[in-house]
Amino acid sequence: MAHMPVAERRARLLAAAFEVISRAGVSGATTRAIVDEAGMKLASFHYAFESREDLLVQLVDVVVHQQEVVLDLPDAEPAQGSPAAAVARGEHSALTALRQLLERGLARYFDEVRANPLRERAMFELTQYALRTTSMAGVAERQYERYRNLAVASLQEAAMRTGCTWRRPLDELAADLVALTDGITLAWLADGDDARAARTIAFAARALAAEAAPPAEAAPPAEAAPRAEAAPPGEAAPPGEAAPPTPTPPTTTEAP
Amino acid sequence: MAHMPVAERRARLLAAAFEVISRAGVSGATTRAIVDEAGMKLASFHYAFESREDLLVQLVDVVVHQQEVVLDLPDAEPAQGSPAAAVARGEHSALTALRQLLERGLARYFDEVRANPLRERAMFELTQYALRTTSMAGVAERQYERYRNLAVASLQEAAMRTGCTWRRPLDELAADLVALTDGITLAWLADGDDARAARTIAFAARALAAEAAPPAEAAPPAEAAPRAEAAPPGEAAPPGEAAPPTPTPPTTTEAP
DNA sequence: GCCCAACTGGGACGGATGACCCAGTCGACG
DNA sequence: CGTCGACTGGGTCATCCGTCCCAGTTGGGC
Repeated sequence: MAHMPVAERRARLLAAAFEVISRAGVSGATTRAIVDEAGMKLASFHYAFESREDLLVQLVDVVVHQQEVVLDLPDAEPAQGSPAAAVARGEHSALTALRQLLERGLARYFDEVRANPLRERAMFELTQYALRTTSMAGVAERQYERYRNLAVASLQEAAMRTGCTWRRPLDELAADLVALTDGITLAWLADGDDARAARTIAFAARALAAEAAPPAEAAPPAEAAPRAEAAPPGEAAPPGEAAPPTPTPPTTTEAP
Repeated sequence: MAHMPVAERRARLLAAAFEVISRAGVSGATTRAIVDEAGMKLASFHYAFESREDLLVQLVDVVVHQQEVVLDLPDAEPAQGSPAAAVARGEHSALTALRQLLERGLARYFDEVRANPLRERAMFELTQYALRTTSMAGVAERQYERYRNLAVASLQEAAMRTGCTWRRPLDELAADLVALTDGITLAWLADGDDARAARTIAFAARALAAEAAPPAEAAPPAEAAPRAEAAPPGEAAPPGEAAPPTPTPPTTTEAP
């Protein structure tokens, strides 16, 4: 193996380690397997890292910060195809637009999961490893905090694009969204049922959209919407409260 | 170690293995650690099981069938305290009662998780181990099928108790419920935030209850259920949406 | 009570693993 | 163009792993 600065060697080893973990799990990611994957010699490992656990700690850090999205909203479409445009034309309510946008975003996130299931599995496994390793205390917590932060940004943008406002604090909704994506991902990893995942995604989009309020009348799609912040839905705010999605559907009661 | 029939030895080793896995993970559950936990000698292990993997396979089977609930509904209260009774008195809509019942059930499930987090972690880890082990193909799939079956039973009972009906096939809702509990559990294992979990549980209960329909009228007491009944058409009706949570909106599910 | 099969105990083995060491080699800088 | 320090390669070590073996021991059916 040619010479190379330590930094790059470290980066290559981290990438190789993630690759091995994807394939064989954390327990299969031995020092030898990692250097083999990276095409290096064993001694290079302990030149770049103090120990195997040292690498694992840094790997979790890197990998968590590589996670880009929890909800992958499509690019804003300023043209007539956008949900906002449809709302403007009165074809949908803003809440419907929000729900559709969320569903699109979840579906796009899920497409990434489906395209690379090994990666997701490795992420879960690293989280559990972090939970069990005392020297990594707090890593899993920060990991989920980051997920929530990503979710906050996406939810905020989705609301802005459709002119809706969230009726609960954003970080609470972010936790709900993260729980949903985690659950959907986990179930799909176990059973591989695409159709079921799609249905759960639709459910998740409905559930989240139900936590939003439509634009307050004539207000242009800007800020300054009356947040129901003071009173988070304590007892009397099931979906039937403000006006959200409770209009009685066409009574097509489906038999179990 | 005294004599004992093989069956009991196997059972004790399985219990010890789960204990060790809870504490040290699957990779920490070495044959020596397991027999040590069980207070046996190493040779007894291979007398009772063909190999370590043999034990692991059987352990997943046992443990999955020990899982009793995904949603732990409180015992039915025939007296005046029950949600159904409140509905009968017209204090709540049946949907509110359903939501409360679901939230109670989720909270009770979560109490068990909180009381024994190591158990849950071990379950997740076993699932992932099964996913990666070719000789355990299908095990994870059956595991989630069982979870869904448990969820179906609970959802059915919750609807029956409150007189509501589910507007989507039960097994779809079961998948949604399982995803939610998984997500809630996973997040709590990572951050240990009880309050956040409680809020997400409330959200989950709302989301699920939104998939139900109240009893088809015939309710003797005054109406309290849906507010937007047969909406007078032609009017502004800002929140009026075509059919918000209609079962399987066919045009909104496609992927990019 | 006897006897045989079911069971136990202790040890052993080949292989893998994390960690390490030191003699060499390469390349950037002067 | 030489040199010195950063980097590499191969070998080594103690430990732990799953598995196996075989000599003993136990207990229940006759």
